[in-house]
Amino acid sequence: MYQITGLNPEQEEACSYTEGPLLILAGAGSGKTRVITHRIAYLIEGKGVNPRNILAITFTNKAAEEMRERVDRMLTDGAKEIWVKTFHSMCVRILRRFYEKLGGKNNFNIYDTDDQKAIIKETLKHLGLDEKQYPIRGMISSISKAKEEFLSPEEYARNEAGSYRGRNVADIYAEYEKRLQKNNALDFDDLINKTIRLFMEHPDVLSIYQERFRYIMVDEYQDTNHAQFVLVKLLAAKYRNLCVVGDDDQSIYKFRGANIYNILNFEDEYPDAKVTRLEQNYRSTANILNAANAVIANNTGRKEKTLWTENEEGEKLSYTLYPNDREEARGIVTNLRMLRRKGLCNSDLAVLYRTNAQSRVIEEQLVREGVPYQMVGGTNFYARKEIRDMVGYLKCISNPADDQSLARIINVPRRGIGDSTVVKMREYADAHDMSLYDVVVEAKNLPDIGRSAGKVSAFAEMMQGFRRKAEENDLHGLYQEILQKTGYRSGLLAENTEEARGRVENLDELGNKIADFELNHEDATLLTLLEEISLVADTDNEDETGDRLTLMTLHSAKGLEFPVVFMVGMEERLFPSGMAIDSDDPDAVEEERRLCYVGITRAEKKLFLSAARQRMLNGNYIYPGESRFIKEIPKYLLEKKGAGHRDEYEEGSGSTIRREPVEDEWRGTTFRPKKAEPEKKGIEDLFRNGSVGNVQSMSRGFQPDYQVGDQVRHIKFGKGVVTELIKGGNDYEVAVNFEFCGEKRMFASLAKLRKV
DNA sequence: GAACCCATCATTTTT
DNA sequence: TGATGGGTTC
Repeated sequence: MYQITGLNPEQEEACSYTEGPLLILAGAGSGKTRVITHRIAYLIEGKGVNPRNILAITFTNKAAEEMRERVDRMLTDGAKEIWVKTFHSMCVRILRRFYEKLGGKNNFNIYDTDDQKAIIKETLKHLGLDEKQYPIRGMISSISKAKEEFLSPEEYARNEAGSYRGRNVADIYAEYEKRLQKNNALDFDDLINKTIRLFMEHPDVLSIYQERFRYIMVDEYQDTNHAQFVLVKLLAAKYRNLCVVGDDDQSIYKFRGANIYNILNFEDEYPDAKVTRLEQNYRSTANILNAANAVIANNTGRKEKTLWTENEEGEKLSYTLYPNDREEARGIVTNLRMLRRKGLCNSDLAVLYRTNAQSRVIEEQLVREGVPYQMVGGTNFYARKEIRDMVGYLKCISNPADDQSLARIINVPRRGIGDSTVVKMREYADAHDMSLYDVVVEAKNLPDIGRSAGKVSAFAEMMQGFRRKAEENDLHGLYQEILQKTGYRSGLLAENTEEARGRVENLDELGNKIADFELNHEDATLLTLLEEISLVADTDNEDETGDRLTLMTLHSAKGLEFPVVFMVGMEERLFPSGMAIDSDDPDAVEEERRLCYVGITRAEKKLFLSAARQRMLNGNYIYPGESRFIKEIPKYLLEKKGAGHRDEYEEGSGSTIRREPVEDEWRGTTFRPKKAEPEKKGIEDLFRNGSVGNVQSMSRGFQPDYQVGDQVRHIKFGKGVVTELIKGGNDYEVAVNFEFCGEKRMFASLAKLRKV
């Protein structure tokens, strides 16, 4: 019989209460992950539950991996049968198997935010709407909200019919949906929603999963949105062994749809729910914890919790007001040096800030002072252009209906298939209810694409070859073949610039990742590879190598802990953010406060808080004044430091904007991150290497076959009349008054006007 | 097609 | 300040 050992009574109860709904309110640093893994072990070894009847849902892949690892270590065998998944990967797995029941094809592609952007952009153009009035990001979030509430475009349109804008947004949503469907693609929200629809419309399928997942656990429950709430509810409806773990005080993702009421109202949804509070903190000193408690106590409508600890009181929190942001950054280095003399490593420390923009000043100082650091949450490897291009090929090969991906790569690297050809083919595809790919394959029979037809056919041949290769299920081989046959890699190498070499490195890195994937996954197929690429944000592997200071936003810090934490920029309108302060939603500032609570509770031994009297923000100097959160920390817990606290600086408080820059003692030596500057070719250079003669076709001169007054046709602008023709060095500048687009001026050699 | 110039705009982020 | 996108110029 499995013995639960080494847990406190509340933790033990959370582990052993296995039947029926259970809400575990797990305060920061209360040993939550430990409880979850012990609970799983207890289910299996204590209660004899079959591992395949257990489902553990997390939010991030990182959390899923960590849990999987810990469960593996704890159990002798059978752990593999447990589903430890993110919401999205779970849904993909289900949909790959059953999506056909909803009339879809199971080789659907998954669209990320960049794909969404591209679709919306085209949609706006298609509907003739202005990007300024219907900003893409806003549209994506409106659509996401609609989906979360299960509103179809038709329902959305009905709800919004009252306003002109609403009707337009509804049109955008409808068109967006149409395009996703045509491309056989699902966005992240769809993954959840379609699974729900599948369950609702096919009770037999739901029943399969209900029977399988008799014990369900959801981590970070405060981060779930409404759709995820419904999904969990469906899955748990039969056996009702649902255990959710979370902390309403750490709900910081409202802006991306998290609904704090899922956790706050859990007991209303499940009246027989047992509630366990984990309030003993094992992470932080008493002083740090008390500061956190004091701050969060200012929020209303929370689940009352008071964290306590048996840990020592520890040092007071240090709070320094610096004259400006650069001094604040220098202060970090000074403190870091002091701490290192005491024996701490760089990797024991983390600097947390509210906005990414704050990192720059800090980085500059760290580079200047030679402090090694790592930034968490950098750009996603898969977001790089060259990687997206390659993934575009893979997506097309896997799902030829994906016009979006095909359009992306059809002329990359350039192979003489211009925009107008693509437009024509897309129009033809739309008119004949075909996919772009089908049209490409049939290109030779297409009227009206003229000289491009050969190029398109050659491209089609190549793609068909890739698809045949894909059938061998040799992913790395396929990838190499794409690199080679498209000439993508060799093209970059030929550029012979630093930047291109970087891209080649990335391409090779992708090759390694694919080879790795094949080695480590028994079910390595093109579909599962693409799934991994779409669902696993590979943010510049926080490599553990080297002793480096960590820099990140407060948001990314959630779930982590460090012996020493610096919270910088404790200034009103920066933290809490101005947007939150100005918001008419009173919860906005409360969410910022939760974020502050999250930040404070990351620290184990020592917390440094700091603010700057003057800060460069968006190119202006601002004088923000001290954050309200500082004022919410009891004085006796704070040790104030720094000249900035003296009253003589008082006149600068408030949020005055001044243009006058401060004296910059380092001006001239200011560090600038190296950027691959494009080589500036001056006239001298041109002469020196004698390339003047090759300056393309222009040197040969260009002779238009039309003159002022002639009717001409432009590939994009349509018909027009030539109003002016001016001879320049080797070319003519031509002005045309177009029927639909008004007057345009352009260079004759490039305009490619045809006389009509 | 690419190098430039100008205007505009600025939380937080995972899947 | 800086990144980005659109338009202009060659």
